Amino acid sequence: MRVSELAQRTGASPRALRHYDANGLLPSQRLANGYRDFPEQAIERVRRIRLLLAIGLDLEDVAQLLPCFAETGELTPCDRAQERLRGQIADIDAKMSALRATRRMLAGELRQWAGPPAERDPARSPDRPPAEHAEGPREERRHEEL
Amino acid sequence: MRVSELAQRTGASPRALRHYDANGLLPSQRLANGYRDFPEQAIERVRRIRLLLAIGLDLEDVAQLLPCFAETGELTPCDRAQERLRGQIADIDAKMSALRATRRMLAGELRQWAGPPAERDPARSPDRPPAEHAEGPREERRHEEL
DNA sequence: TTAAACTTTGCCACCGGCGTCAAGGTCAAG
DNA sequence: CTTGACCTTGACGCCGGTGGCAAAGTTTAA
Repeated sequence: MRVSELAQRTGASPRALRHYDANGLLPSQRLANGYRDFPEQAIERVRRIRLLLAIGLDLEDVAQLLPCFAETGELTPCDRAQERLRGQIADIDAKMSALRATRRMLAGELRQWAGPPAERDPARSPDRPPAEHAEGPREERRHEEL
Repeated sequence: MRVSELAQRTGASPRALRHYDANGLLPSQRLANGYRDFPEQAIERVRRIRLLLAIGLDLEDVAQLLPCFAETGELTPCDRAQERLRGQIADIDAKMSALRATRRMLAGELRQWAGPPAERDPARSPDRPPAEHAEGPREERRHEEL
């Protein structure tokens, strides 16, 4: 299939896909006319790429990680990849706990400062976990289903 | 105290501190000669700033959030701040679950590909969670939704 | 006095993923 | 043929925190 199809089937922009390709993350053939020709495989692959990116890895990291996901019998760089992944996991865990701490502090402060019970949506109290707010006159930037 | 002292007492670079100051995050007096003069308070404040930044907020968000942390009786912009914070929390939660998924996949693949037991440190197997070196974040099983 | 160590402000560089032209090739439909 | 959708490569822009450099003033040590 060609870029735009892959694009709409994955949710990534054609630009992004070419970018992945350019960085060797996305194997593609070329048709006689020079157009990229992606295999069905690519869909799965793009999903993986985006997942890894969403985690906070950069393209280079992703490139290292991908061969660990089978389908080719690569046996090489998974070593370093694991370490990177492990590092990312640790980072995120750290962020999480920092976040929790912050949320606690904030919630505590807000309770003091609270004063009059706002006429706000009562389902959203500062000391209750996320519950996924779906609002926004803001930008359309929604994160995918991951 | 002056920048460089605050810098080495907080771990931030003088450059960064001036940046925070320039953006109104870090209140400072000026000495007769024009040098910045930070109060002891600043140390705590910088810690907070960096914590928020580490979470993934930007300076503007941090600026909104800081007055919610007491010490001044500010009563204003915590509203939007809360929303931002909530959004960040959601993002991080998403990353976390993505991370967990990835770890699972990676671990699974590696089991297949494993072959000969590498002569690596046997304490670190790819399918066991981080285990955290020092005072690491808890392995909390709480919000698994999303 | 003079050099060294600090300070100030201001501006430019960088990173990285991708948006966004721009200039041009390909191809099916009218 | 022409139009228009789709493709190609290449280049520039952006964001935002920070590094780095420059020019200039201050303070301190020798």
